[in-house]
Formats: sequence, C-alpha cells, structure tokens
Amino acid sequence: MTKQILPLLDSGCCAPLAREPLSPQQAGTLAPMFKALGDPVRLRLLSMIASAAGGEVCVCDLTGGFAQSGPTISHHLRVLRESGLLDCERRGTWVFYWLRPGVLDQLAAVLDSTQPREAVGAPA
Amino acid sequence: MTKQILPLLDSGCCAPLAREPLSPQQAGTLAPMFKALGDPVRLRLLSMIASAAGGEVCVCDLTGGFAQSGPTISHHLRVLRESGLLDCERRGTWVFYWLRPGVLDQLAAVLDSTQPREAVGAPA
DNA sequence: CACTTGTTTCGACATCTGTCAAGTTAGACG
DNA sequence: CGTCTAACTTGACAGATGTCGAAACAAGTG
Repeated sequence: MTKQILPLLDSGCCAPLAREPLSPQQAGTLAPMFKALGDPVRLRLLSMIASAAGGEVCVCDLTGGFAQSGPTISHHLRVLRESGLLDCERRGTWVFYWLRPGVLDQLAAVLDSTQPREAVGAPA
Repeated sequence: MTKQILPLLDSGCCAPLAREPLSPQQAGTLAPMFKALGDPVRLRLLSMIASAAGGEVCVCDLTGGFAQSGPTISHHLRVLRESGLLDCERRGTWVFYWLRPGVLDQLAAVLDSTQPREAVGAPA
C-alpha cells in the first residue's frame, strides 16, 4: 500500500538550519516534507492524526471535518504519505493512517535555532 | 521595503500539532510558512542567512551560490519575506536580509511531539 | 452473486509556481 | 548630469497543484 517513500532522514540528516548552510542535497530531501506541510488541509489532517487518541485515525473519521470532497482528502493523505510523514494500512473496510514516528521531531530539530553557530563543537 | 506580512503568530500561536487538532484558522496561518520552506532554493537561502556570522547577509553574497538567475533568487527572498520568515533593509547599494527572530522556533514548537496528548494539564 | 459502503484512481480544469530575459529603480561616484 | 553596479519588477511560459465528478476497486452483507 505504501508507495514510493522519499529517502528518509536516516538519523538526524542535517544540522539545524541556523548552524551551517544546508547542502543542495539536504535541501532537496527536506523541502518536500515542508512542502507537504504547506497546505492548510494537510496541516489539519496531520494534526488530527497526530493528536488522535490511539495514534491512528480511520479515513472515515477525517473526511467529515472538511469542506473538501473525499477524493481531495484522499489526495492530500497520499501527499503526506509519499513525503514520508504518514503511513497507512487497510483493515477490512477501513484504512487507518498514523504518523511515522520521529519524522516530525527531525523536522523540528532542523528548525531549531538555539545553537546559532560558534557554540558548536570546539573541543577546547 | 517590507511589504505585506502575514498575521504573525503573536505568542506561540498554537499548541503543538500532536496535542490537539489545529483549527482551520491556525492551519491557515501556519501553512504559508511551511509552504515557504517547501522549496530547496528557499531552504538553502534561509539556511545561509540563518547561519551567517553577523546574522545577516547581503543579497550579493547569496546569488553566487545558486544556479538560478538573480531575479529568481529575488523572487524566493520575497516569498520568504512575505511569509514572515525574513526581514530586510537597504544600506546604500546593498540589501541585507536576516531571520525574523523567534519565528523558526515557533514553527519548531508546533512540530514538537514530545507531549503527545494526555500529559497536558490535568491538574490532578 | 448482487448490493452497499468506504476509499482510491482517473480525467479534466482553473489556478498557482518556478524560471528566465528584458526592463526599471536605487544609490554611489565622478 | 551621466554612468556604473546592485537589486527588484514585469511579462511570459511550461509545469505543478488543488479541486471535483465519475469511475474503479476493496470488503463486508444479504
């Protein structure tokens, strides 16, 4: 069910944005994830899923909260899935979506600016 | 020089994504910022500016690092500025850009998922 | 098997986006 | 003022994106 997933930030991926310039490759890996977050409908979908009690939500419980049609919600879920933020599984009639663990934290870490620069590693 | 800026997350704006579902309004405020981050060129620009020594960079020091034309870089800088992530000022011949303080941290806070749900405020 | 419900895919369409070439504005310097 | 450089704006264009209705697919139920 899960289609092509972008090369995952294996472990941390990159230093925070504000510590050193991102390489074109790093930017190319991160941008699609931020892009997936760059739509109000997708942000709300992600939030509904991320904040759900069991950590997962049935599509049937998502569509009701939006003015958009079923196919449109399905499209946005696919974008979130293919960007590596969500995963899903069919169980009988229903399809459940959940947050891929850790991905949001990695994105948050990239945005973190508490260690602007010089305070990096200087051993002495 | 600074044009129309989106309604700024006054103070925190919203609870983390994973704590409770975003309202349509909150999603509408946040999405344009994530959208601005959703392009590799803009991510690199932002990173170059955020990690720069003095906290600001002259446009003339940015354009060299990209295959894109000057107007294209200018366009991306405008998108970053109008989404509220950057600010700029002209000094003589040159224009300098810098990170709007706090904005990145607010976005990071929205993505933070260390307090999934129930651990919220329950007084007892 | 036919029927119903949940979900995705397909096809179409209007809008938005990234890009560049060409032209314009802003300031510095004679 | 004229000219040079830095940066932005405009106009154009190919390609991506958000949206929907219709059709297809998946599973359960009679």
